[in-house]
Amino acid sequence: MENRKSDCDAINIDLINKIKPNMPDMNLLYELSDFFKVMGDSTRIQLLWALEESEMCVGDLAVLLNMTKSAVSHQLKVLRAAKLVRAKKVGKNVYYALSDNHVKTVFEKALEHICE
Amino acid sequence: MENRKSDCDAINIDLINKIKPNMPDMNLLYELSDFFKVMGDSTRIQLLWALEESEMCVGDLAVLLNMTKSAVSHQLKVLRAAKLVRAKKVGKNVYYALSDNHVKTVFEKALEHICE
DNA sequence: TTGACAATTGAACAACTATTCAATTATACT
DNA sequence: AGTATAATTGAATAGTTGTTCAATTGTCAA
Repeated sequence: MENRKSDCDAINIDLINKIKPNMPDMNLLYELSDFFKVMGDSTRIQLLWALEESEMCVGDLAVLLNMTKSAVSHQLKVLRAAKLVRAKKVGKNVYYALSDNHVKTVFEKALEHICE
Repeated sequence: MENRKSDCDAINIDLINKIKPNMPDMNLLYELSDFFKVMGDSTRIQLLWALEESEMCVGDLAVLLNMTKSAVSHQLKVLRAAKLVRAKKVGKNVYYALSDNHVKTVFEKALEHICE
């Protein structure tokens, strides 16, 4: 049997047994929470919002958000790892853009909750 | 003038000046990132997913997710502060439920990004 | 009132994260 | 080749966060 951590007995064991098989795979849960973890930082939200307006290079993003290039680059790396943005090198510059339009729709739904 | 942190000059100053006024208020950005921060934890995702199935009391959630009541209660407090769940006391038990259906739609949009 | 149970709380600890700083890579231009 | 600029990287640090543990509150039933 799996290692039991819960420190109490169930009140409604039938309900639990009914719901248990409907719980998603742990891997999916981790993917979901990792996705939200990436979105859960105001700097990265700013970057995504800015890139919704236009693709931009690292230096311009740094000026726009009043941050160092290094800090911006670190966060863009996180966004890239999450496949939220993609990079395109042009000469000395690297232009970043949103990789799909899912970010926008997630923003909209989140704002619906916040602005109710 | 505001304190300047960026360590470089703009490549495309016109673009920046065009985008700058379109950037949202910082307070909204913080609300947005705080919302995602709350969603960015696998335990809380599990709790929300479970409560989408049915309202439940703390002990049953603890059994279902194989956690201590204390850990569950701590996380429910976070979800309650974010107005994502609401609590109802019935005798010795406290029943938690989703406070609106925005969570579900946010999940769906996030899954669209993950499962592409 | 006493005992048992459900839930909450606060403190402590370990794990994680965002920014800074310094150094490095890569490209363009003379 | 040599210099300047754009971007990335790694290490260090300060701040944040999730779980555990122990103690406490609130409710029911005898």
